[in-house]
Amino acid sequence: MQNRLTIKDIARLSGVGKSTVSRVLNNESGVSQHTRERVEAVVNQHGFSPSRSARAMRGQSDKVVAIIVSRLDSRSENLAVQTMLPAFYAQGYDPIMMESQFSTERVEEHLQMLSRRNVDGIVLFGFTGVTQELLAVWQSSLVLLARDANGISSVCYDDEGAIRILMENLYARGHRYISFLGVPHCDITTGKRRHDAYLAFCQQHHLEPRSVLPGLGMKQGYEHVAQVLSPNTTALLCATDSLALGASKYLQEQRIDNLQLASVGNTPLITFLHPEIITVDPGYAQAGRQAAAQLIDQINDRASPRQIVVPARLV
Amino acid sequence: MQNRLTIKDIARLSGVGKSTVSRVLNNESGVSQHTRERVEAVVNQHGFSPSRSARAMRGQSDKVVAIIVSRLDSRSENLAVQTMLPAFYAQGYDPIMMESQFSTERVEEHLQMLSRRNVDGIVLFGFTGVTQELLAVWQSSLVLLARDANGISSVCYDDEGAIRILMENLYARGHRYISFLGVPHCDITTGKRRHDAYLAFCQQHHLEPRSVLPGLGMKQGYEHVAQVLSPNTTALLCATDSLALGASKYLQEQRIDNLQLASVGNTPLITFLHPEIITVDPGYAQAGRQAAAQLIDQINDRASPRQIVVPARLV
DNA sequence: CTGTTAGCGCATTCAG
DNA sequence: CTGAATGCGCTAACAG
Repeated sequence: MQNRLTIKDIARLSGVGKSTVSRVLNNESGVSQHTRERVEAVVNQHGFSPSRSARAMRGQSDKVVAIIVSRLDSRSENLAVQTMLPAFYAQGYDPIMMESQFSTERVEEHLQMLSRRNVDGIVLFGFTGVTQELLAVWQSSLVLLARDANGISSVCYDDEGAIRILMENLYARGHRYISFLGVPHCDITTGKRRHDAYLAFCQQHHLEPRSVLPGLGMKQGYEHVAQVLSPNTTALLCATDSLALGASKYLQEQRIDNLQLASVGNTPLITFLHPEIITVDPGYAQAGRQAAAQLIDQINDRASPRQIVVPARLV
Repeated sequence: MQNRLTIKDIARLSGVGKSTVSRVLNNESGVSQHTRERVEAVVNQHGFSPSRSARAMRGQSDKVVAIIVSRLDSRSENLAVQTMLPAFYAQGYDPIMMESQFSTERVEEHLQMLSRRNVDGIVLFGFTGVTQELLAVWQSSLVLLARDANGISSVCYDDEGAIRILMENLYARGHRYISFLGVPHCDITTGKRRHDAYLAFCQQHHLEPRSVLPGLGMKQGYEHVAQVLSPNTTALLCATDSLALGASKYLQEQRIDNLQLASVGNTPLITFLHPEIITVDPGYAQAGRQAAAQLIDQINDRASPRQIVVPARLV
């Protein structure tokens, strides 16, 4: 990259002082309409844009945020990141990506590196093991996704709501023997909350609950569905799309095709493979948007940490 | 973020001049062992790290690269990015992410933004429509993935090799009626090259080719497999995992289970759903590593643009 | 070998 | 309303 123009050049070219150019660039008041227009003309004409680094050094903020996903190939996180990126770019923030791979040590390493790098903020996709003391330092410049923690911002999915919607739907369709395939309770959100919501609905409607909580992989779904199937089971509710995928493989192999599937996830894959499945969209896209917005607000001191829950929606 | 230490503080704390600290930080020669150690001690003790922005301003390089994926939820690209990230971080580069969504206009926008931001380099996942004139300006600081273009660096997959390996394998297993499900030729690599390799093998072994090239989505696979199935077909070769996924859905619905499936992709999903499938790993992981390495070498003028092909491997 | 000096491009006083 | 001067943290060129 060759010699870029500087604010000084623009000043010379438009016959004003450097500071005037600076004022125009930052939309500051105190510049006559006439001068402003002339400077803007020169700026546009040369496609000038001020040096990030110089600005950062002066300011404090390098306008860089980090997004720490658990895994790059997580469908749900992809959907959230997809809406997050444009939101950050629109505000002039460069998002750098990191992968935690569900390891708290990795998160710690990344956080440390980010603190050195002086990033403005962080969006962290939470998982079991990510505790608030780990994040305490970042409190004011971090948004946790899919998990909540005391004192720090978070954007969570409405686990109870998602399950309730699905159960109501299944119930309305006449199903009375609905089994549940879920995730262990050590996973608070996807595990405990969704399972509890299932149990609550069953109790409220005098249904006999029947559930197993093997984990969140396809494989677990495949290997453990059998345990919740009884002769009178008519519907199967899965806590995640991955579980549903695994379960569906088993069902197909066993030629069981009279079971109504339902799951929370709404990822494109499951919808393609099973158009007849009933799914709830936890609101990944909205969560991404909100997380970005909240983080930016916090960075600019326009908001304090707060817990956000995005609504689930039947599709 | 509170007041961070500066190089000046470290200088004062260790009783030397600023430039000496700078020399130590940059591992420059011309510093006595004794002084170096003392400075390093102070640096470590305070966990000091120099300001990126200040460095960038002085040096030109902000040590930032961009990764432009086509879609965040592309399995293959995920696998490549997964190895790329650590490679960049290891060399002190911050990778910022962008999504092209297969739109050349988006690529153009992003490229323009990146030129303003003065990034050091770019990894771009290519697709049909990405031409060399678009990239010409970046020539020396761009690595194209999965596609090649004149004069610019690229890391490609061995499309011919991948197909040949699979065909040889199928042939060796006794299959003589092998159908092909592929992608239109307007997609040079995944489309034309793979199809041509299939045709070449057929001709060479006097097999009757039978193929259809609907596209690269699951849906296309699902809707068009039927066209290549004849009573004597014993094997089906798919140009991508997505196609295989779509095809397999159709096969399952039609209760056709005497067909040997093969595909190039090796994504975890297909292997889970169809353990019996024969797949070739195009080398996504290695491609990511290589792309990062090549880009870094180019940035540091340790390499000129070159075309790399990663080998395919039967799994 | 080491300290001093002078900018890099910008935002921010401070005078006009 | 506007321009000149100052310094952010760092590296490079220059003296000791």
